Amino acid sequence: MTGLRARQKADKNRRMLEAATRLFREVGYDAARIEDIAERAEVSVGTFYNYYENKGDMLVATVAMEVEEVLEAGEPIVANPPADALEALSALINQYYDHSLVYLSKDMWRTAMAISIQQPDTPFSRRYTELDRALCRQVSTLIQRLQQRGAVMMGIDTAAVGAMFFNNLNMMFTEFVRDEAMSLERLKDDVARQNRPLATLISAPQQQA
Amino acid sequence: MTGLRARQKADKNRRMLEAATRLFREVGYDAARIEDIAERAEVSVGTFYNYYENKGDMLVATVAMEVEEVLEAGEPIVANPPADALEALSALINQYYDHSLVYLSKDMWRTAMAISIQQPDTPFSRRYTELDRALCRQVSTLIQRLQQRGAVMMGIDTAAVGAMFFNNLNMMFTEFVRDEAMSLERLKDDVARQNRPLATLISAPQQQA
DNA sequence: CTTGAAAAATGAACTCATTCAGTCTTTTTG
DNA sequence: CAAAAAGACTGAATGAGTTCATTTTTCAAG
Repeated sequence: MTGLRARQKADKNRRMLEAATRLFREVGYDAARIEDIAERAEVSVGTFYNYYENKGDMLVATVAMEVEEVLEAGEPIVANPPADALEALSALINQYYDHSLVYLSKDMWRTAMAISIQQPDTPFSRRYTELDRALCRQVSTLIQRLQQRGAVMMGIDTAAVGAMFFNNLNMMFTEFVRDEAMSLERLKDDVARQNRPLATLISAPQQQA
Repeated sequence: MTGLRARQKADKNRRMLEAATRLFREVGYDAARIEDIAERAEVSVGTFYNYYENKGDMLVATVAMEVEEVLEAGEPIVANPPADALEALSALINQYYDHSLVYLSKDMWRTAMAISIQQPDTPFSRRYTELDRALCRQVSTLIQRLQQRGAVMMGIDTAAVGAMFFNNLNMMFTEFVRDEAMSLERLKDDVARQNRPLATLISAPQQQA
């Protein structure tokens, strides 16, 4: 009972997403023209705009797919984290960072971030924001899990601490994509260093074996 | 001995900056057309582009002026902070936040942030980044000052902790300007809550009077 | 199987930001 | 002071994103 119309619509959307993702990666965001995307997807320019509010929306849509993967990849770590708080955090965060450049270039990230700030009210920007929230919750959940396991002191506000770790890692990632020359290793090291004080302070005094 | 040319140049620049700032505030960034800015400043469109690389540069220039003021306003607080760490931090941060909307609208902030992310290599974006660094240093300096005064434990990495507080306040400010409905009070409260754990943990055990 | 209405698709036209080849002004040189 | 060189200014032309009136396709009712 999926009408012809619905099927065609889904197919066109898929074609456009694929065409855009490829073009963005091949020639960069700016150089990818709507006309080209439309042509590759075998639709008209107007149709593109029936599906996406503007060019940026399309990019944010591709980024959202990526973030969803990152989120999923983090779950096993949260479910079964290393015993040490700083190690657990680093494992999760480095996982995020390693995943981030698999499908997207720094250029694409920059543009997507810029759009999500400048036009926060388009549907895809909302989705992006929602995914950020989910990542933040994932970090908080990790802290909570560590607390339950006795690796983090009781009485710590896990949501507050999680938000702080997340905002830090997010801001540092922004700095990373802003600087074309900065390496992933440098990013990880810097963040680990920044995390150490808080991670250490919230750690429960370890019991001797 | 300021040649005629140099004087005219400075005057034109001043006129353009003023025209742009006004227009941005009156009609918003997007609706302010280069043609209109040029007209108000009594220059041609081409001249505008002799002074600024693009429209965004002009906005970032106005924002930079604002941030410089914020930085200056923070100095007295760093020089003579409240005794309690969380209070001192809140004083500085709330000062930042209160100042932020005096000259600039949320819309202008959004656009400026977006530009500084997307085109990090224009001269004005560099200036913006530099100012962010200066703010981060100011927060670190505050922590250091508190440490010298015995309000913060010795052995704490003040640069790391300062960076973490700063990245958090900056990210939260981003969230704030993204959400047209969010109030300054809400922002301050949220950030204060997030800061509490770390601020408390780094505080030196207070001596009884 | 018609037919009318609703949904989608279309692409030419429009809006701006940005460019650049030509012109004008200021400064320097002789 | 004249003339040439350097520095600024100009605005019409360019090009890419976006809009929208029109056309085409799909769907459901009779």
